[in-house]
Formats: sequence, structure tokens, C-alpha cells
Amino acid sequence: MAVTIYDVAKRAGVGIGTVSRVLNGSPQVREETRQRVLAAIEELNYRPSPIAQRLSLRKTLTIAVIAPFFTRPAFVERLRGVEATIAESEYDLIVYNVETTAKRDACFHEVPLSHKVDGVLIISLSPSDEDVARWEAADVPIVLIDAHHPALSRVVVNDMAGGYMATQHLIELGHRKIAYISDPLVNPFNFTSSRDRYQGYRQALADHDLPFRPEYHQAGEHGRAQARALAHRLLDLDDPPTAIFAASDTQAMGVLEALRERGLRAPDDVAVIGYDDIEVAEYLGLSTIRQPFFESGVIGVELLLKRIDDPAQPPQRVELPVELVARQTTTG
Amino acid sequence: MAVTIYDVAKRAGVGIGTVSRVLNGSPQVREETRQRVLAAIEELNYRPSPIAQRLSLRKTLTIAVIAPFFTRPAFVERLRGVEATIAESEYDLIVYNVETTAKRDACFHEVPLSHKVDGVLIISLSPSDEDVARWEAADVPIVLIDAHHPALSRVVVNDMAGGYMATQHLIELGHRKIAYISDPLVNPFNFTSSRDRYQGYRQALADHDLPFRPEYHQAGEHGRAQARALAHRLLDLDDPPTAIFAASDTQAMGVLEALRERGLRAPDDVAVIGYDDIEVAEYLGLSTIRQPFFESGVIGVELLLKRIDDPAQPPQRVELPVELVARQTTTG
DNA sequence: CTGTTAGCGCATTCAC
DNA sequence: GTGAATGCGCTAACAG
Repeated sequence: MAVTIYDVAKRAGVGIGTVSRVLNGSPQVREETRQRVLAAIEELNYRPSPIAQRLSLRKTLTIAVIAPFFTRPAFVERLRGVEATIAESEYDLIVYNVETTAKRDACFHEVPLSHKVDGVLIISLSPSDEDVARWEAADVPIVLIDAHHPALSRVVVNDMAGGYMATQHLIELGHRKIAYISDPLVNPFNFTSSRDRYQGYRQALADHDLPFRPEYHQAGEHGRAQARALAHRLLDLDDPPTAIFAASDTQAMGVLEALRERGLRAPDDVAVIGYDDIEVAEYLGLSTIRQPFFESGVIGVELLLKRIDDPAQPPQRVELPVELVARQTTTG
Repeated sequence: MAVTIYDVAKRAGVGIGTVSRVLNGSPQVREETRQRVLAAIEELNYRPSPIAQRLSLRKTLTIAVIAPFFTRPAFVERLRGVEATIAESEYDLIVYNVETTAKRDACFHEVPLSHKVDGVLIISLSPSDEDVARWEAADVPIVLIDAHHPALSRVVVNDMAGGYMATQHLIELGHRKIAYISDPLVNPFNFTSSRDRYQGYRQALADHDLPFRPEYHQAGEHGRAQARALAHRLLDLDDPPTAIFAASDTQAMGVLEALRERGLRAPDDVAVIGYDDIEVAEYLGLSTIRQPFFESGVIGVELLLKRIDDPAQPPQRVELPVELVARQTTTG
């Protein structure tokens, strides 16, 4: 068996209370006995049992993150921010990767009620009212990153502004026939980004007196290959667009692929702008909208820890800025 | 406070022992009382406390993974395999992301001795003999993925074979001036892949009676930009190579970038082959060596769980196959 | 200042 | 079959 606090106490010739006190940095312990205890700890190579501490403290000292993080580069960056921030705290991080709605539902149902964590972080998955109601009872702080619910603390980016920004950029370059490729606006995971960016796209068109053409909006499952097919559909139109705004860089890559297959070039034949500024974007010279992924993870954790500390805090909403990154695929 | 096993017991009019028995599916409990307990659990919406269970069972029911996973796509895939497999077990997964040697050392020192986990998975970071010796005392099973130490269970790929395979592929295409771009062969993280692939490269050259030219091996920090610079160095040589083998797809992208900047094309001017078959490789038409990332994570977990179950098991070594994926950058 | 005691919530004997 | 008692390792009163 492992060495316990009793072993240390005996070794140091004190009671376990005293050992506990030096462990927790209590000031009310004579320096001499503190040294004796420290020595015993050292000699026995003692490490307190986190499990026992947690049972006694009635805190799990761990937080969960539920994220579809592996399917898209953006999630990985956010997770990095989460991990980096948690690592500096006293909390452990346990992760749940969601790649199916079944897994999401399982996580949504079990994690907050499982008594396993003091708080949960949810990335890019917006809960339903029903979910939130169920969580009330559990009394576990929950923070959303890149997801929405009015009753919960969340850190978001203004995707509408991003969509607007991308579209306006193309308009300012002289384009008037601008298409939009995205995920389905309503989807099983309830991802909202495609929908919000679509709003911005529509608004920018309207503000500049450009007509919205339904055939210029093509939606399909997320992915490069699917976006490539959608781009071909656009280019096959009688009156094809001169510019394409893709709801993600991954999809923009599909667009570029389609152009290449037709011997077309960006931006001369068709301008292309993506969204996210993932790492390859720079390599490809892809114009895009950048959002602060890493930072969103950091802030999400900060909100959560604050909430754990003081559960009375009202839900907070933090909005992070997006930024236009103009590269060759639009500006040449 | 949360509802405990006592509440359930009282509610069902039984002792806590009985509740515990139905919780753990003990057969020795009358069907009728089982139903009564189940009903009480349902009515109280009771969930057992994992912390208390763990203290009583003297098991943490969690495993740790230490990985430099966020800096390179390969690690993310392996982590996916790890998470997917853990999710099917009764264990929780806590993650430590390593981006500095300081963090690595901290993890190596603390995690196995922390009493926080029943087992540790380490990805791509090879421990020293000293590390391993220190871990002996902790008596915590440790499994390596894509890393090496004779005393530990591990799942690896044959990087030497991969390097050989890539080089041979180029030779068979008629190339005789073949360069190799990689990370520094010795590096702070002690990553071994560049070194092993280098061995394969050298061996293939030798087996085909091709001379090894020191100036054809360029090593630098991992990354696209750095590889791009190294490629330029190669192309500036009096007698530049006609083919370049990059130790990773990321670095191969840097090579392609350098070619593009010089108006050169792959494979006509210079053939290029990478390593890993990351997702963009297909998009780029990049020839490469594929290794089973996801599966390596799965198998790593399986080894670890088996080891936790039966600590007496001797260390095991599982080698996964690599595979040549020939695309346009070598075959046109 | 320090030793002792009473929980934390559960699993597991051991009697009945 | 089932209840009561003991212990898992630690924190936090409570005395002294």
C-alpha cells in the first residue's frame, strides 16, 4: 500500500492533524515541527491522496470539457487554450470528444449529473432549453465556448459580423456576384456559425443594394470534398459568381480545388475567402476571417473558475473580436 | 447536499449494503427488494459518488495521457484513438499537453506519483532510464505510443522502414540525387522519428549503391517555414537534388512552397515525398508514408488496460505497419 | 500550537 | 438475502 498521512505522522512523532496543517500551509504550526513533518514527508516520499482530499473537501477538483474537437482544426486550438489555463490551476481536465449526436447526448445527460466534476466547459455545442433545465438540478457551473444559450455564461465571437466583414471585403473589391458556401444552416449538432455568418452575408448584400440570389447559397455537409462539389455547382450556373465566401477555411480549400480542376485561378477568375485562419490558410494564400481560438479557451476556463468560486455570479457573455486577413485569393 | 446512498437506503427501507449490492449488480439480492431499491434510486435521482467509490475501491478509475498533441496533426489523431477507446471503458481520461521541455519534465515527475491515475499513456515522448527508474516505485503501469524504452510496453511504427520505403520509392522512379529534410536528429524532446527515418534513408541509398552526400541532409526546427528555408538551401547547391524526402508532411509543404517560389514544379523539376499522410496531403497531391495514428492510440489504451488488470504482465512491444501512398508530387 | 475525533460516500466483510 | 460495522485517506472542528 501507499504511504499515508498516518505514516508521516508517526514518523514525525506528531498527529495527523499537524501533518494536514503543514500540507495545507496552515500558519499555526511551530516552525520546528513543520520541519520535522517536512522531513518525514521527504523521507517517505509521501504524496497525499487526491481522492481522499476530494472526498473530504466535497470537491472533485476537476473540470470536464465536452468538445467536437477532433473533427475540425478550430476545436483543437480552443482546446489548447483550455488545457493551458487549466494546467495552471489546481484542477484536472477530463475530456469528452463528441463526434456523433449520440455521444453528445450521452455527455449532455451524464456529465453534469455524474458528480465527477465541479464544472463543465462545452465547446461549439449549443444545449437545448431542456438540457439546461435538466442541469439546473445538478447545480454544476457550465460555460459555453462558441455556443449559445441565454441562461449560461459563454464566450462567443460575432459570427454575423465576421460574415458581414468577409462579404463587404469582396464587395469593396468590386464583386457584385458573391456566393456563399456553408454547412447546412440547420444541422444535427446545432452548430450556429454557418447560420450566423449567413446572416452577415445577407446583411452586407442588402446594405450595398446587392440582390440576394438563392442559387448563390450552397450548403452541404462540412468538409473539403463536399465544398468542392458545391463550388462546381456554383460554377456550373448560367451566371456564375465572381467571388465565393466559404464558411470555413476547410471548405474554402474545396473551392480552390474546384477552381483548379477547371483551370481557373483565384482571385482573377473567382475570388475566394474562407473563415477561421487555420494554419494552412497562410500557406495557401487564402484570405479569411480570423478568430481568437486559443484565447476563447482561456477565457472560457476563467469564466468557469470564477463561477465555481462564486456560484452566485450571474451568467456572463464575453464576445471576442474577429479580424479580416486579406491574402492572395482575394487581393491577388 | 447531494443525495447519498443512505438516503436511498432509508427511502427503500433497506440497509446501505443492499443498495450497494444492487448498484454493483450483485446477484444475491431478492428481485423484489432490488426493484424497491431501483425505484428509490429513480425517485431520488440518485447517482453514486465516483470519488467515494474510488476511495473505497482504492482505484482512481482514471488514466492520464501526456502528449505534445496540439502542435502537430499526427498527435491529434492518436489522441482521438485514445479518447475513443477510453470512452468505452469505465475509466476517465485526463490530459496533459506538453509544448515545452519544462512541462514535459513536470509531467514526468509528478503524474505517475500523484495518486491521480491508475495508468499513464505517453505519446511521442521517450523517457530516460532515470525517469523509468523513478516510476518503478510508483507502481503505475505506463505505456508508450510512438516512443521508446525497452522496459516499458509500447506501440510503435517502424520509422526506419518508412524512411527506407520513401527513399526506395524515389530511387525506383529513377532519382539518384535524393535529399532528406528533417528535424534535428537530436533534439530537446528526444523525438526519434527523424533519426529513425534518416537511418532508413541512408540504408536505402546504400542498398542501391548511391552515395550519401552530407549536404543533402538538411535539418532544422520542425515547421513549414523552417523546412522551406532548408529546401532553398538544397536548391541553391551547385548540384541540387532531383528529389526531396521530408520527414513530415508539414515539412514537405515547406518544400513545395520553396519550389513554387522558384517557379519549379513537383515532380517534374523536383520530386517530393512527405511522411504521415495528414489530411491536407491528399489535397496537395503529396506523396507520403502513411502510419496508423488512430489505431496506435487504440492499441496503446488496450495495452494499458490489460496492464492495469494484470500488473504482472511483461512489457510488450507492438509494431504497426507503415504504407507508401504515391501521389502526384512523385509520380506526376 | 497540537492531538483526537467525527465525518466525506461508498464497498465489503461478518453475523443474523 | 440482508443489516450493521469497519475502513479507504484526508480535512476540519474541537478540546486541551
